[in-house]
Amino acid sequence: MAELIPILDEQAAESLYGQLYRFFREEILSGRIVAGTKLPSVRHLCRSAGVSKSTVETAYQQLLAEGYLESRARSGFYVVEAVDFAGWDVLPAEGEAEVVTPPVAAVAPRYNFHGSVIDLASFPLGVWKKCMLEAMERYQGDLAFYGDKLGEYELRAEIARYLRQARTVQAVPEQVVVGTGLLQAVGSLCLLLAADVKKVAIEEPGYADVREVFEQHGMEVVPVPLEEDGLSVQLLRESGAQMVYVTPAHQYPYGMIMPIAKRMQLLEWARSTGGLILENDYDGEFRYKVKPVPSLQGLDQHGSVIYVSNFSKALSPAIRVNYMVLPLKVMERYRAFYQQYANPVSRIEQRALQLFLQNGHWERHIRKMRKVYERKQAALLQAVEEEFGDLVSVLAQAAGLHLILEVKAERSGEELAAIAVAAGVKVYPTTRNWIGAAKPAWPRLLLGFGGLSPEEIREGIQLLRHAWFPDER
Amino acid sequence: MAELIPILDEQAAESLYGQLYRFFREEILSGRIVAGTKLPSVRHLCRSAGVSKSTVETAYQQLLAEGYLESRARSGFYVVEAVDFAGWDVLPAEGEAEVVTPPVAAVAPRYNFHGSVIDLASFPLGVWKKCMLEAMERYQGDLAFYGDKLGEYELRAEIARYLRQARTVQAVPEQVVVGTGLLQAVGSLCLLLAADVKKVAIEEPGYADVREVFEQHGMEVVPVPLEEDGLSVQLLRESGAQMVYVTPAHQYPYGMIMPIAKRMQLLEWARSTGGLILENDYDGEFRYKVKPVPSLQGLDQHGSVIYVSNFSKALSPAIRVNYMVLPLKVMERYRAFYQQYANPVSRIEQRALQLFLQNGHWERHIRKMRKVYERKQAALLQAVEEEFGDLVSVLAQAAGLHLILEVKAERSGEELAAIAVAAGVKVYPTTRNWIGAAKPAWPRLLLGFGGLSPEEIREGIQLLRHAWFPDER
DNA sequence: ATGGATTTGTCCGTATGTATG
DNA sequence: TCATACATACGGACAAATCCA
Repeated sequence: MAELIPILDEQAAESLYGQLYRFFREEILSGRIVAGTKLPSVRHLCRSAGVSKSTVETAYQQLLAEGYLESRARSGFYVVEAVDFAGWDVLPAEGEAEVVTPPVAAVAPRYNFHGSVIDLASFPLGVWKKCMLEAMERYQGDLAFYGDKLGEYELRAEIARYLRQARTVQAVPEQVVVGTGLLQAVGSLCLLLAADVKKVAIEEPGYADVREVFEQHGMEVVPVPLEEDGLSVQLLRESGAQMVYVTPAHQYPYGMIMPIAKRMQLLEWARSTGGLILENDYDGEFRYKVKPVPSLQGLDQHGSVIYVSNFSKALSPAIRVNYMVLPLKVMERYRAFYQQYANPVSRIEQRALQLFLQNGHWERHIRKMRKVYERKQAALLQAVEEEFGDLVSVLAQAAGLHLILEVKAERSGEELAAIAVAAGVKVYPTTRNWIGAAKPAWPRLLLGFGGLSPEEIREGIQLLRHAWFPDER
Repeated sequence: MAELIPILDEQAAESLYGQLYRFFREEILSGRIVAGTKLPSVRHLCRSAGVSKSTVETAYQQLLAEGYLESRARSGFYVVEAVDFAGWDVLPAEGEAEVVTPPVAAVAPRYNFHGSVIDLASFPLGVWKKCMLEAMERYQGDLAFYGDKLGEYELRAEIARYLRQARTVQAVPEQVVVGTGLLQAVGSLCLLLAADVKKVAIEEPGYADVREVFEQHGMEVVPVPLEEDGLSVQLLRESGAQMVYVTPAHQYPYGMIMPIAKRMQLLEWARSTGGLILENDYDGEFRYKVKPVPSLQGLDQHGSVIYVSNFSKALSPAIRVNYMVLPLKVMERYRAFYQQYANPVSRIEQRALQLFLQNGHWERHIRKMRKVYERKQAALLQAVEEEFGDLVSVLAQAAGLHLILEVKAERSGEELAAIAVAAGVKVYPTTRNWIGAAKPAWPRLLLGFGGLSPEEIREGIQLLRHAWFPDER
């Protein structure tokens, strides 16, 4: 064996054994030391390199652990034979490369009428902090292990209680499943029901994101046109779908509330065909003027309705908690199927939410937010009326955190949105919520008002009017 | 209605009304009391059960509040008609019996050697609280809206930095995806890659939960037997799989480290077949004696390795954060495919974790935990040696939070586990991690030591020895 | 072939400067 | 601030493998 003395730098930041380890690893990987070679003995090397025995030993042990060397007891360390190392580039140097440069934020529009932004000023930060702290204190034992796969029982009990009382949902804690989002929940149902549900009906227009989830899971998606009062049950019948996705509380995007008669027809469809109804209680909490309508699930007598909802609008979209209420037959399958998955929601956050509900903050908060959003909606309605008058008509006023503006202009929704952006206002075309071509005579745009103050709303609408109808007035 | 008199135990720890509540709840959920049944009147029941009126009343009120009963004024309490309770299992579905649903406390084994429990006493609760509070303060603006779909950028940057430095992973923040768990990540990859990956190879024995996820997504799963140093690349080649799932840092469950030669063979397989490698860096942080070994992904030069790991062992399984590092070609597909999904992890918790990493707590914590678990492992090894001597041999010592005990007994792993449970000790057979029949000559059981103190470990092992080998000594 | 000298990996107690809490 | 713990480095003790007279 020729000379093979690594040059070590006592001054270097890297430890001596680290330098030694790296030297030999690179010699081996580059093929300069061929397989089968006996490395210098510990004692020999420590003398020639001028370091202690254990320094060499530590380096050799590491190479041994990683499989570069094998040790023959009291004989020596040998480079493993198993593979030809020649030609492998040396590993990238460890350590720091670049500084963290957060990606350049796109120029945020001054007035963003997004439908999912909430009113931050009303978020009960203090209370939420308290709940989090108490959760960490009271339930610190939870941190050691996975929790209930369906969600912490006490949280599910609180959700069930709330749903029974406020949303007329029939629910016991055992039916409730807690998850991280509506789309995730729909995805999990797709996988669960894939064997039985090949064809799923959705509202046309409807929630495009949900449609994509169905499609990604290989389901055939049938658009069922909306009538005045929700989707056409007649056409649903003809579709041959095994499941239908509906938003009876507040149709997305058009905002109609499904009347009781149509709800009964829908349930009758389910009963007679054995079909499943996936009820998204979208914006159910925020209903203005009109009386609450019982949830579809609450009217159901045959366990055909899967009820889904979330805390994104009423609490925060950043908190990532949704819930499902499953009928018995689906629940049994769900439990068996998702047996191996830990619940995806942080246990502490579940506990915080549980405390938030248990202490009555939730109901208080909902009541408060109803007022807040009612005022914002009023501001938006008034601004729209004042600025646009007959140039637009307004849909989806009964509930929710957005309106639909039907604009009497010879332009597409996309064009109008682009014009708006140029003026610093972001509004949202609804065309992607159609599977077929959008049919309304005039373009319709979605304007969410949750994240803007009444003043911002008024200013935004003024800008919008000047951008869209510069000549009027 | 026939006699229905619960037997109450005045001496029990549980309150009388609690026992009553639980009794009826279980009767209803199990279907032994059918929907619509009138329960015995308060007065009647309090006489027959020998308790006071208010005890019964409290129990009924609780059941009422939770939706099991409805009260008809001046008539009585009835089991609700709406939900068909028949067939609801009171106990959680098969699987983790140690997950306690509060109303029905399962008998927790005194010494639970579960592989995923962490050392709670070492959890940095104070620091974590501080991070959470600061996150809520500093990033309260995040609460108004959804975050980055891949995870908050600064968190991904911190994860990338850590992985580069400590795990020799080649990672920039743009490749990192944050999620709620390893299985969820694998599931999302299945959906994403379904078109290209029909057949996936896994280690035999391997991680059964992961196998089930693959199967649920319709992939054909090919078990590839383990050799001394990890799965057989020869047989992998012959399998025709388009993807392989491996745990090179610490094979689950047997604990071997994949040596460099086999890593290169594996990468060569990927290069020559265009296959993908899914590297789960399982327990990579907890290596005893030598430093952690570099990742497989770090050796890859062709973007064939998907790297996945999580914070469950090293921080807490209750916190639900995992991460993936995707090769660029996969990353592009991922972004396009999951475009509509909000990131499932709570933004505040992401921020807290980000601060935890940024302030160096993470590296500190890892170093600390390595010591803690090293001590526990030593205690377990010593106890096993003292109690069992040659009656067992020990595998998987190099790393991780568990050992494998090969028990020289003419019984199956399941039998041994059952005997252990009867003695108050829970250990885990490994047979379900095999697809084919388990081949080892002797039964092998998994003993996790993360959640037990050295004393508990010793006591548990003593009990185990007496239960398994009562005649020896 | 052999026995003793030497070399070798392995184990272990210790010293020291640095980082940690 | 200070005590402690830790990573790193050092060298002695031991026993097995190897070498060689």
